[in-house]
Amino acid sequence: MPPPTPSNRARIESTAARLFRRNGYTGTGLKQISADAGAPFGSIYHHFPGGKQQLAETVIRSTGREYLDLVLGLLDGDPDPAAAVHRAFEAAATDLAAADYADACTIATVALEVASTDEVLRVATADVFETWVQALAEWFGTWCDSGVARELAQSTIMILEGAFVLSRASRDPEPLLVAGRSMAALVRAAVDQAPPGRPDHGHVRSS
Amino acid sequence: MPPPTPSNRARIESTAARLFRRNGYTGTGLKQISADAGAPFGSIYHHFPGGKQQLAETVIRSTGREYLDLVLGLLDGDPDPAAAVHRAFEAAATDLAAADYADACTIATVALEVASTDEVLRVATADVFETWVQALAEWFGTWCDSGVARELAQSTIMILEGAFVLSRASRDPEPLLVAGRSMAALVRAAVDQAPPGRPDHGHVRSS
DNA sequence: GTCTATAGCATGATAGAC
DNA sequence: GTCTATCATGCTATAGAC
Repeated sequence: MPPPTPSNRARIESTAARLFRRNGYTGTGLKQISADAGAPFGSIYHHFPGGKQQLAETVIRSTGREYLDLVLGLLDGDPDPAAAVHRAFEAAATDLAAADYADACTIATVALEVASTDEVLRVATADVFETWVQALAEWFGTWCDSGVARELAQSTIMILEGAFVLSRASRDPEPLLVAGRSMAALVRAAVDQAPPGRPDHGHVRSS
Repeated sequence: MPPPTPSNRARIESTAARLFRRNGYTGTGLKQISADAGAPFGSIYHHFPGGKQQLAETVIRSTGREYLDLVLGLLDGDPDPAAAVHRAFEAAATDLAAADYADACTIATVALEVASTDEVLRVATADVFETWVQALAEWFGTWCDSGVARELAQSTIMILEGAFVLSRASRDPEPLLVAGRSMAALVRAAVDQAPPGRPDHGHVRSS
């Protein structure tokens, strides 16, 4: 049972996540994190002896789990996968606009910054994306072949991340809504080709 | 006719573009740019009195034009738009792997970093994306209705940018190849529904 | 253990020598 | 006009007071 007042460490993590998401990894200073979190500077190095890198890795992995739960919660319980995906993108558009286009995806922002400069953090972002792909592929697997499901999962994440980039840049929810329509169309086409449920493995051919 | 040896200014711009692309905007220092370009530090402020921001804006807009020409060159001359899109994604996958997953898209990397912190650069990235969307929409317009064409253009750019994120993070060309297959499927479906050429405006219904 | 003060270094920007 | 030396400020990280 977590204490009613968030711990110092928890505040540092959530503050770091928010600042990384908005200003990037290199664009966020540890001083700013401790100030915004209302925690002394030394607390960061007490809880994260590995410094900025260890804090960022922790944030990437925990944020990855939180986002996954959030998305699966949005998708779950809908009998129509295309409609569920469409709804999820609409929710993302509403949330991003409500956050004044500041809070999109921590992982993607950091991923592009560190892919060529920090191997530890690059691997952390790759692990998070792979977790998302596997979870989403399992979800899509209810309606289609596992190979098709994995590609749908990858495409969903890719077009979502790309839509975040365009929506944040233009301060307009339209790209996210367009992405939702396109992705729903892709899902519907894939599900229509590969009938559900039947434990019929092997190649599927529409003849 | 440009001189055989690139000018100081040109080298600064191309070096900045490369470093922004690999290390991000905040992750790149002006000192590093001048050193890598083999130009004196003062040259940056001589050619770009507005400092780092003006240099970045110049790089964003010129890089935007270069990428557009590159993509249109890849797409042009193919009678089948889905096949052309598929080929373009394959080329992107090959190029990214050849560049050791360092050189993807300057615009997207900078866009996520500055969207909430630098209004001038945010607008520059938004302008570039809108230019791309319009040019691609015109290209798709050869085969389908202009509204459908614009959404295809947006989706192409979004899934490409998202694929860059996943491919760079995982150091694997697969996401780009998956994105190419998904996008080709979307294009084929859209083109099949809305027959080409005929100047028949208004709603299209497949009956 | 919690926190403050500071070291050592890099940054963006500028002033002024040549 | 071209370039160098330097400024003030920010960073990450650490040492050590309490």
